Amino acid sequence: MPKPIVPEVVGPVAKKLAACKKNGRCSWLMKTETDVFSISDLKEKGETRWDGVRNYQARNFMMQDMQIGDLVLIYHSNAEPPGVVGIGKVASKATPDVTAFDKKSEYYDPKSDPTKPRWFCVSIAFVAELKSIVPLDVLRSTKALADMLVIQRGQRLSIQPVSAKEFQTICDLGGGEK
DNA sequence: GCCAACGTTGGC
DNA sequence: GCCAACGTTGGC
Repeated sequence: MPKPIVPEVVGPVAKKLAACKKNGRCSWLMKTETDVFSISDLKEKGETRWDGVRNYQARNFMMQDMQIGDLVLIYHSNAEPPGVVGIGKVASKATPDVTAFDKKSEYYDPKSDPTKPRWFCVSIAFVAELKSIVPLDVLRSTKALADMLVIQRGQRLSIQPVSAKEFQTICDLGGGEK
């Protein structure tokens, strides 16, 4: 038997991406730790480069799949409670993550050569805070969100594709924009 | 602070 | 190319 041709879409994350891209573009969920960079920080700054991502799957989303204008759920991880707190949008295409070249940065990566950068990041602009946080346990208990990656056990990916429907459901659960 | 789950590294 | 060891994420 000849080996079957390996399908393009493999694994739960790739499947999710394909499902979310059905209508051309995705929405996204991006995790951030409150004590490192919170929704308040994003609101204050207006826009920020989403640097420090050191995972290929997450990087590839930024490099290959994000389009300017895509909406982003901002998720506080390592928070009490963890959950979605606001909305952002993709404000630039991916460019090299210069923190990887900076020896003083906690994101320094000697393997990223400035002439051939390994890590890239997009800019994210603030859109709104939600009236109330949509905590992880609510995400888990909401039927319409059963296919979200973030509620899956052991899922640590810091950037995840989200469908337009899921995005809307979460905005509604959060009471809309503050 | 614990620890399950995962991604990465490096020896072979 | 396998896989054990290690480091990290992130909920609890």
